[in-house]
Amino acid sequence: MNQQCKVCGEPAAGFHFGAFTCEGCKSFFGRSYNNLSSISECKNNGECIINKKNRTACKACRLRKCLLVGMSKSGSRYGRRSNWFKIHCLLQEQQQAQAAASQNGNQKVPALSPNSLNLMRHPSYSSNLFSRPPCSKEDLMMMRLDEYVKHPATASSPSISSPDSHNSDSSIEIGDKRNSILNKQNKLVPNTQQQPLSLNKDLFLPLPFAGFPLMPPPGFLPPPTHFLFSSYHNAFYEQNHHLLQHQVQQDLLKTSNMHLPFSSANLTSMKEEDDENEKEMIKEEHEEQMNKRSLSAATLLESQRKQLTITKIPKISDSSSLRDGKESEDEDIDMNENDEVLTPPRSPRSPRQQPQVENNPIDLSMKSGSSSKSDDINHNYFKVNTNHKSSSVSFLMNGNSDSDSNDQKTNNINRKEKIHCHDLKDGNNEKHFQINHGSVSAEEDDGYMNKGIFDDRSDEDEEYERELKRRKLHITTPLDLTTKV
Amino acid sequence: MNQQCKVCGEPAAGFHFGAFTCEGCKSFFGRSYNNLSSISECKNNGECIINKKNRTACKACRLRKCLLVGMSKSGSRYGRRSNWFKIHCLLQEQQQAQAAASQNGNQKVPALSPNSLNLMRHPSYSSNLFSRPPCSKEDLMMMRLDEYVKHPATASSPSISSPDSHNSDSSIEIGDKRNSILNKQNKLVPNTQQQPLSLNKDLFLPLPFAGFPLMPPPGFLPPPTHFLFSSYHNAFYEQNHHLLQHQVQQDLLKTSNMHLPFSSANLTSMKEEDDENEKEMIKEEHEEQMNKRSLSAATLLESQRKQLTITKIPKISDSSSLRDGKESEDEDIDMNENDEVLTPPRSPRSPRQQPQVENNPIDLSMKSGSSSKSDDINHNYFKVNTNHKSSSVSFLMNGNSDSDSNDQKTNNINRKEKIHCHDLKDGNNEKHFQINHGSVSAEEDDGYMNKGIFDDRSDEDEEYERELKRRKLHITTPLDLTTKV
DNA sequence: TAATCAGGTCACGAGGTCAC
DNA sequence: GTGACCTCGTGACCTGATTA
Ligand SMILES: [Zn+2]
Ligand SMILES: [Zn+2]
Ligand SMILES: [Zn+2]
Ligand SMILES: [Zn+2]
Repeated sequence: MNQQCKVCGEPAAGFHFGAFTCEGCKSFFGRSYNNLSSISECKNNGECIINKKNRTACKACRLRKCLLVGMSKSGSRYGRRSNWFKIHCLLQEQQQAQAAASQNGNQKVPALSPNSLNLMRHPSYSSNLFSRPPCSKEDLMMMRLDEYVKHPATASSPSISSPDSHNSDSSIEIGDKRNSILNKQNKLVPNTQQQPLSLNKDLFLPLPFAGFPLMPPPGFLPPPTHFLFSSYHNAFYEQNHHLLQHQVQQDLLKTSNMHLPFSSANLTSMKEEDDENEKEMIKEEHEEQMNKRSLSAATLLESQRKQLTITKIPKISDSSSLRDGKESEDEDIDMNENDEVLTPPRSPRSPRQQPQVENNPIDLSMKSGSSSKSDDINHNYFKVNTNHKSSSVSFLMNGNSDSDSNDQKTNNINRKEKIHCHDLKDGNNEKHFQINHGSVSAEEDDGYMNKGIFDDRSDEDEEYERELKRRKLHITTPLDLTTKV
Repeated sequence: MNQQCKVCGEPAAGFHFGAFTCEGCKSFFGRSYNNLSSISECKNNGECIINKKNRTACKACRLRKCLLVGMSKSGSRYGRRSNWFKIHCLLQEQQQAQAAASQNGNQKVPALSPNSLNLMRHPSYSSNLFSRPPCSKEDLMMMRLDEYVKHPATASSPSISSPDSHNSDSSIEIGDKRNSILNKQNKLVPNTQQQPLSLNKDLFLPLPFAGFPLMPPPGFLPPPTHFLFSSYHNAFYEQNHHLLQHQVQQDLLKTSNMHLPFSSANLTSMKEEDDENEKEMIKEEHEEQMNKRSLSAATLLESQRKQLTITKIPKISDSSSLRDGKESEDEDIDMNENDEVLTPPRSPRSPRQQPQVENNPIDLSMKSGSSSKSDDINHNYFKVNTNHKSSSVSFLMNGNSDSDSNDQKTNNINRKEKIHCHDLKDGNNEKHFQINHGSVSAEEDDGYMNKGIFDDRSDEDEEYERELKRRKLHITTPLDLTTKV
């Protein structure tokens, strides 16, 4: 994995306290979280843009950035990461690379097939990001974030990190004021609100998990087997929330297997739709956060624990239903129904044509199976470390590479095998990932559900928020990265 | 470490603001950086040569020298230095010592074997020096430096300090233009472009990290185990980028052990090839930086964790192949294949003929293993602090000693062990460094990437440059030492 | 067994101090 | 103003705990 620190942009040492961070930011957060008194107020009106070079200049802004990207003491996770998580990261990297490549105006960015993105959108993410009630530290942060959102300049919020992200991500954390500034200063930061999604949209997702508020870190992703891949991708999060949730829910109900429909065609269409609603989403995000609940997450979790998987994703014809009814969204998720029960509340984008989920599992153990149909055929290669019957993906966190090639990443894997993950095009004859062991899925399910993400907020968390406020560390952290993956 | 102050030549107290400096120059820079008004204009046309005796005579020239050697408030680095950095320093010292010894016309200078240098060249370094866009303070400085170059009188500028001071290194930092100038003025500075590498090349590396622009500080190196050593060397950075990366990648793929091929013969050949492309490289370095990734680092990390080590470094016969194909290199890495899979994206040089990786690891934990073949056999001793399974190198910055004996240095290390790092000469029977734990490699990978070195220029930096200009402190600082190692 | 991370350790260096 | 010395925040590295 070539993840970068979400706080300062330096190569990440791992996933710490809920976000990919470098050793420095990890230690800083660990030290500072419980010692706010040591953090002096920002001398720059709290608008410092954190990067690797200046990260030590303003502790207040550094800590704010940490919180903004979702770091939390309560979100830590131990132990080896699941293959899904790793795969997700790989895919994410691919996506980013391709997005960067496609920035030139090329529509072919299929590293992550559009279909998969559409189908895979993870409900828990969107719900966590937007549905959590504003009662804890994160909520407070969120509220502040909303303020930023209200300003057009906000477009460059962290969630929309620039492709170069090394530089831009640091800037992302700031509110609209800062964002506007950043935009001016940093050309790399795309203006989310004003640019059409399409390829440009990809630019928003260059950094894995960058732009947190909008795109939670992979660690929180759910992982119903097949889902994991696509769900972890930024594209999914940002644009396919509704789809993902909807899909996932239905799948869970059916307890059927899912495919990764990697067709770029669908993706493209989805993006366009998203573009239309881009601004609207931004406006609504705050409200969404307030209202979103983890009900869907809990439901998903349960189904996952039952070894489920993802089945088809029904098409959602009524966009209005998805976006409307903020109030109802919080509680109205009905897991029992296949339909739009899982639709994320207030999702700005309405899913339109849902690809049909198929029963072609993705075989991580190198098995090839039939795939689903897709418009485009793009082959994505993943290297998977296969040990005996179980396949594992080696997850290396070596900050060095900004590598564009996925291949390089795969090299890190032991006993790697090449897996073909391509857009679903050839119907049933294509290769695909397939997960054969249930143990992983079981584990993943827990992560997937992440229901506890926000439910577990402790009094300490809330108190911590208050303390942060007292210390003028107005941080808006949308996500609670506490969840394990 | 027997580093000397890059500004005045006095024994260095440490790495301050991006350069090895004494306490005095550190404090001076710290005081002066934010108080330019206190610095009066040079009365000697800005041509003062700074040394430990006259460093207080002209503040303007002292500050210029500071900037010239890469000092920057934004380039400061915190925290402990990585083992790789330390090792690099040790190797560098050896190399210098040997180079000095070999100056007598003896081809045997194997402190740092030529091969290792060729193979290890670090991409990030060169790219940093030359590829950075002229938009920041450093850029301005660079431009000014050029002006100096055009004037013969300028030769005596600090950057081109006299032979007695270790100043020569400071001069190195500049781009090709500057280098050419330096070459003319300073006999110690070899002309990379025009001279064959061979022994002369060694002269370029006399001071550790000296001549930054050309040879970035070790801190910035990546550190896949095996690589680390060689990669930190100046020679490597300057001329073996392509080789290093390519080599490393392959090694990782094979998960085989690596050697440090310290053969001067190979180095020589490599240098010649490099010379041909020197200018081109410089031009391309910028692009390289942008594209280089840690894929190889990740791979290395993994291999390291598996106890890997350095194998041999194959010779590269085709220089053209190494430098050509920038574009293709970026994306065409195939991890599945042992060949050029690991080639760093956009690496200016395309690896073509991959040397065969060998199983002679370098044992940092004092293990001795077989080494690769090399022409010369020189034993370099490093003391490594070994805790349990992990090994650490103690990095002592005691400006006092010019001690020639490595033993003194090693004494400072806790639980230190002596490691033999000698030129790869005896084939498989030589001693070598070997890294057994993966933790280190992971950390190092981050340092390796360090792509952000120049990316983070802040507005303040640029403003500072302007102020410097206003005050006629025409300093050209090519490197941004902010990066960590 | 291997991978991964929270925490702890302590090498380092930016800043500050103060005798010169 | 200088620079030896000190303080303490930083972050590279290690270790044990946790999960795959
Ligand atoms: Zn960081
Ligand atoms: Zn600040
Ligand atoms: Zn000095
Ligand atoms: Zn002067």
